[in-house]
Amino acid sequence: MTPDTDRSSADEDLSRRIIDLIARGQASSRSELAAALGLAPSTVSLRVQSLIDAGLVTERGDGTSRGGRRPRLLGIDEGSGIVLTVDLGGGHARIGAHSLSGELRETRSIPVALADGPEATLDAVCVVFDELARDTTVHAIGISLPGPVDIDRGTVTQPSRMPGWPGFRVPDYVRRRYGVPVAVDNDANLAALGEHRAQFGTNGHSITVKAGTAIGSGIIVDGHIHRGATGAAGDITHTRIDGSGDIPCSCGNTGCLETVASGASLVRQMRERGRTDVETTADVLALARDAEPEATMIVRTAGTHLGQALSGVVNFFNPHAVFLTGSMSASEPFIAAVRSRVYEACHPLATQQLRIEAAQTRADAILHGAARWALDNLELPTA
Amino acid sequence: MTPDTDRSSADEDLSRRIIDLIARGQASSRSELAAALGLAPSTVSLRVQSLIDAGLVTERGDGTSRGGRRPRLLGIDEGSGIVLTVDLGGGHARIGAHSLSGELRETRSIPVALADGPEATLDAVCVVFDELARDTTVHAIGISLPGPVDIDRGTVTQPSRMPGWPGFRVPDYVRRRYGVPVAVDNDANLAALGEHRAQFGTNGHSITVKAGTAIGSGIIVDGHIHRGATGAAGDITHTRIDGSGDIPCSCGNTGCLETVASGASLVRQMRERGRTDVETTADVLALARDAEPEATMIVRTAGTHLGQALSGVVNFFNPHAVFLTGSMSASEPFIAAVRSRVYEACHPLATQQLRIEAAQTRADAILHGAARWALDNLELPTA
DNA sequence: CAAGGTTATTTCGATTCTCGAACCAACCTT
DNA sequence: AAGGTTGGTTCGAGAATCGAAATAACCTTG
Repeated sequence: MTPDTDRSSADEDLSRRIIDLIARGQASSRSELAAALGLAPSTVSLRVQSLIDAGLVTERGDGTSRGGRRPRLLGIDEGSGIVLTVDLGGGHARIGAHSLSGELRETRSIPVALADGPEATLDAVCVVFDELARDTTVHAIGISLPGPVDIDRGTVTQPSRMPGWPGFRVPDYVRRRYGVPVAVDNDANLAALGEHRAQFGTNGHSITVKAGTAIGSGIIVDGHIHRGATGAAGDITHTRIDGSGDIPCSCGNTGCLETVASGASLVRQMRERGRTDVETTADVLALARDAEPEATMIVRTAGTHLGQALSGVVNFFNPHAVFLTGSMSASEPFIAAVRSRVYEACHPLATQQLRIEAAQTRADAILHGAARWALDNLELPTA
Repeated sequence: MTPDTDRSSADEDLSRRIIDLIARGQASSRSELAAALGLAPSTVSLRVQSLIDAGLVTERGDGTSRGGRRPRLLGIDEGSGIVLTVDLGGGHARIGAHSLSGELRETRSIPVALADGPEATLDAVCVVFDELARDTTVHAIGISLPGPVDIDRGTVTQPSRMPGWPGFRVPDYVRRRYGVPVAVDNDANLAALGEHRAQFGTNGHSITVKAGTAIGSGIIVDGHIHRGATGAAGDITHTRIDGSGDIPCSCGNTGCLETVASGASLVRQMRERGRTDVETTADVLALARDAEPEATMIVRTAGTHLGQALSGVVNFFNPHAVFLTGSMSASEPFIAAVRSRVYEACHPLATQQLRIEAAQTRADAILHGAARWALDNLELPTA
C-alpha cells in the first residue's frame, strides 16, 4: 500500500491532459482544448504557451475557418527532442527512439547478457542511446525489464532469474547519465499500456495477453497499469483448464493453461504426434499457416483453452477490450477460437461491448508502452 | 468510457482527505494532518477551520504533549447530522442511520415489494428516513439496489427483474425530498466498498465475495469500486470449475461455480442424498455447525470450489485481500477450505501478503458501504 | 523557577492557478 | 463595407496554497 506520493503534481496534470488530447488528435486548437477540458480559454492559452516555450508543443499553421477566425493548429513538437526506450530481453535488447507524441521513429537491436549484471547491460544500451540522441535532446527514458519490478524503487524483485539485478536501482543509474526522468516496468505491463493508450487513451479497462512461447498478460484499469498488491497482477498462465489432461506444470500444479496453450506446449504436442521436425512455436505456426491439419487443430484448441481462461477473467473484470500479442496472435484461427470461446462462455452483459483483437502496435508493443510510461513521468511546466 | 465528469472538484478533494484521515484515526491534530498530507500547516489550518464551521469536524480538547505545545485533537462532528442508507432487497429494506464518520448508529427493517415500483418503495423507505432524521439534519443518503446499476444516471439497468424500475432515476427522486446528495450502487459493490474502506481506507485492492444462496462479488481497485465496462464486473458465479460434474447452470453453460458452491446447490446436494428435511442454505449450515458429517463435507467441498475459482482471480488481480460475506462466511470449515485451496493453487508472489478473511462489517456490510459511498459524494466546503 | 528548547497553531504577505469579461484578430456572409 | 461568428489574448479579481515569522503552550534542566 503506497502512501500519498503523487509523483505528478495536480498542476502538471493539466499539461499532461493537454498533451494527451493533442497527441491523440482529439483537440487541435486552443479553443477545442478549452471545450474538451471544460476550462476557461484564457487558462488553456496560458498553459499552451508554456508548453510551446518548453518545446513540447508547436503551432502548425492555421486550420480552416468555421465561420470566423481560423484556429491556430497545435501539434506535438516533434523536432525538439526524443524519448528513448529499451526492451531488455533474455539475449538481446530492443531499443527505440520516439517522437514526443510517442511515435516510434527508429529502432535498434543489440545482443546483451542480462547475467553480466545491470551496469554492463545498461552501459551497452546507453551506447546506443547516445547514438540515437546525437543531434537532439532526450526528454525522458522508458525501460522494460523482464519479470516483476518494484516501480517505486525501480528494481527487479525476483531474486532468482537475473543475477546481480535485484535491488539495483535502474532509474537512478540511468538518470545520473542523462538527467531526465527514467521510468521502468515489466514487459507485460508496458505492452498492455502501449496497446491500451493507442486505442483508448487514459480511459477504459483492458487486458493485453501475450501468447507466445509463454503466456502472460498486463491489466489496464481506467487507463493506468494495474500492478496488484505485490506487482504480480496479470498472471493467467496458471489458470486451471478443464479437460486439459492434468499435465504437470512448472508451478507444481497440474492442468494449468500453460500446459495446453503456450507455444512450448504446442511444440510438445506436435512432437508427441511424431512431428519431430517441429522445434519452435514458429514452426507450429508456420505449419498452421500452410493449413497443415494437425497443426491447425492444435492451434485452434490452444485458442479455445485461452478463451476458456479469459472467459473467467472477462466475467470478473469486465474490460472494454482484450488485446492479443505475441507470435500466436498472428494466427487468425487462434484468435477466432479465443473469440468464439469467450463469447460463448461469458455473460452477455460482459461481452456486449467487448472487443477481442490482435494488438495494433504489434511487435513493438513494449517499446510503445515504454514510451507512454516515460511520457507519463515526463516533467512538465506547471504554468 | 466516461468523459471528464469529475463529480468532485479537486478542491473538495482536500476536505475529503482530511475527513478521511480523521475518521480513520490516522491523524488527530492539525499538525499530523499537515504531515500526512504533505501540505503547509497554514493550508491545513484554514481548511480544518472551514470544516469545523460546516459542522463536519469538531475539536475534542487537547492531546498529550510530546515535548511542546499540546495538539488540539480533532474528530468528526458526530452531533451535527447523520447519513441515511438503505439496502433494498427482495422482500424487505434494511435502513441505517450513520454518524458522519460512517459508523452505523441505528438500523430498521421494513417489508417492501420492489414489484410495486420505485415510487411506492422509496416512499415507504422515506417514511423511516424521516423518523430517523427527526431531530437532526441529513448530510447525505446512500442507496443499495439489487442488480446492475447505471451509476451516472442512478438507474437500474437490467430490464427483467424489477418491473417499473429500469430508467427511473432514483437519486433525483430522493434528492427532491431531502436536498442532499444521493448516491446509489448495487449491493455487491457497496458491500465490497464498506469492507474495504474499513480495512484499508482509500488504498489497496480487494475482492469481497458474497457466498450465500447465490454467489457474487465486488471489486475494489485502489480504494475505489471497479465497475467494469458495462457495470458487470465482479461476476464469478459462472467461472467454470474442474470436476464439477457438468451440472447445467441457469446461464446455459455447465460446470459453473454456482452449480457446486452456491447455497442453493448445497441444498440440492443434501436433498439428493436423501435429506429432504433440508430446505434452505441456513439448514445446511446449521447441520454443518452441529458437525453433521455429510453437511460438513459438502460445505468444505463448496469452499474448495470457491477457492479454486478465486485462485484464478487472485493470480490475475493480485489483491491485498479477499473478504467473504454472506451466510456461508460464518462457517469456519468453509473459510478454511477456501483459504487452503487458494494458497495451494496460487503463485507465491500473489499470496505472499494476501489476506483471506470473513468480512468484519458482517451483516451490515452493505449499509456500511452505502454510507461510505454517500460520504464520498458529500458536498464539502472548498475553503 | 526562570531560561531555553520543542511542538502546535495562527497570522500574514507572496505566489500560483484559474476564471470571467472585455478586447483584439481574423474570417465569413450578404 | 457592415455585421455576425469564431479563435485567441489581455487583464484584473478570486481562490488556494505556501513559507516565514509570530504566537501559544508545553517540557526540560540547570
